[in-house]
Amino acid sequence: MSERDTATETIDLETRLTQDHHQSLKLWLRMLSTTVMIENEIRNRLRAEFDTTLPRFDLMAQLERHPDGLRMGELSKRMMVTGGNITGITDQLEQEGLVMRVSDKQDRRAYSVKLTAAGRKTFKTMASVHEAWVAELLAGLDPEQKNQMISMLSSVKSDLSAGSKHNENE
Amino acid sequence: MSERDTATETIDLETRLTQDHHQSLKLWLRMLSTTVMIENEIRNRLRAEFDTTLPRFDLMAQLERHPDGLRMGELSKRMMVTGGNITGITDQLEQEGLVMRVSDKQDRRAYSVKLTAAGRKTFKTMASVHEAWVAELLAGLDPEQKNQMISMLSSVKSDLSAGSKHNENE
DNA sequence: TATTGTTATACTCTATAACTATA
DNA sequence: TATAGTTATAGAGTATAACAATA
Repeated sequence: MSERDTATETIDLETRLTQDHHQSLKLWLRMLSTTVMIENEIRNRLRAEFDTTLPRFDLMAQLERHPDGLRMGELSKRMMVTGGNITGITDQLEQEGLVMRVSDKQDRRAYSVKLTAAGRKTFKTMASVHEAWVAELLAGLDPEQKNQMISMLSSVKSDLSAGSKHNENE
Repeated sequence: MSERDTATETIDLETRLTQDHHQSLKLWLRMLSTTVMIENEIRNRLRAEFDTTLPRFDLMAQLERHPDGLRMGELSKRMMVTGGNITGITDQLEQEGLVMRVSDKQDRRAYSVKLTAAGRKTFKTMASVHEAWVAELLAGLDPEQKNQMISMLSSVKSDLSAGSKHNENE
């Protein structure tokens, strides 16, 4: 153990807590501002290039990953928004012929939402351009750094999900 | 150079680009969902504990860092929103006695917005609780990882600012 | 003329709660 | 009764553009 480590362990708990708090705050502010900047950029480009919005794009992306369709409730969970919003976005996309509601044969209250052929085609175009934008905006990191960030963000996320269970006790 | 490196260099450019695109997309989706989850949590807690909102908290945080006050235009830049919004938030906070508009002696069109004594006191309470929340939500990372993320996010951000200059050519 | 801040307005995204129709 | 989805509504949070006062 080096002298420096010994010195580090000498500082009292309160000081270490304060330092950790400051560091966490700094990280959070940087996460937030970076994400907002990228999000705004992508939002503007989606509007300008494809006349669409982030939630609409997101819903189609969910469906593309699930060719058998997703029920409204599943979309709601995955997109982290309440049901009414899913109805609204689905209505728009259905009107434009990009998605369709297919009634569930087992449960007549439920639908599966699927991409139409036109929706798949439209989404494919948008997705490849979108992916290139994201790669461009994250070009400041090399592949190794990206892997590191992906895994670090995972531990933050899993912590958050664990935390929400904790709230049930309140 | 190891065999593995040689193999890596053997794959063609297109494949490597595709891999990078996928990885970037994965990272971006994780950044976005993690940030949204934390943001929602903080938003809810600010509402529940202090009956305030994120933009209001953010404006006060900006002022706390600048005791001499900030002009409306500076707040607008720092908070990445347009001027009209700053007017609205400032109006609310001024009405509650938390901030004040001080007219600029050099330029009679302009104000400096400052925290009042009450605003400083209120903010101090909120900020320390807020900081503890953030530390709690980011507890999944150790200090070394936090430092890494902070520096990686810096390179992303500086890249983004450079990119916006590029847009002037369009 | 250009700039600082304000006003008025509208749009996107969201949550909530009451509702319908099934289960 | 409970659940799947819809409807209606309200409220953040935002941008845009026309405006007044001043530079």
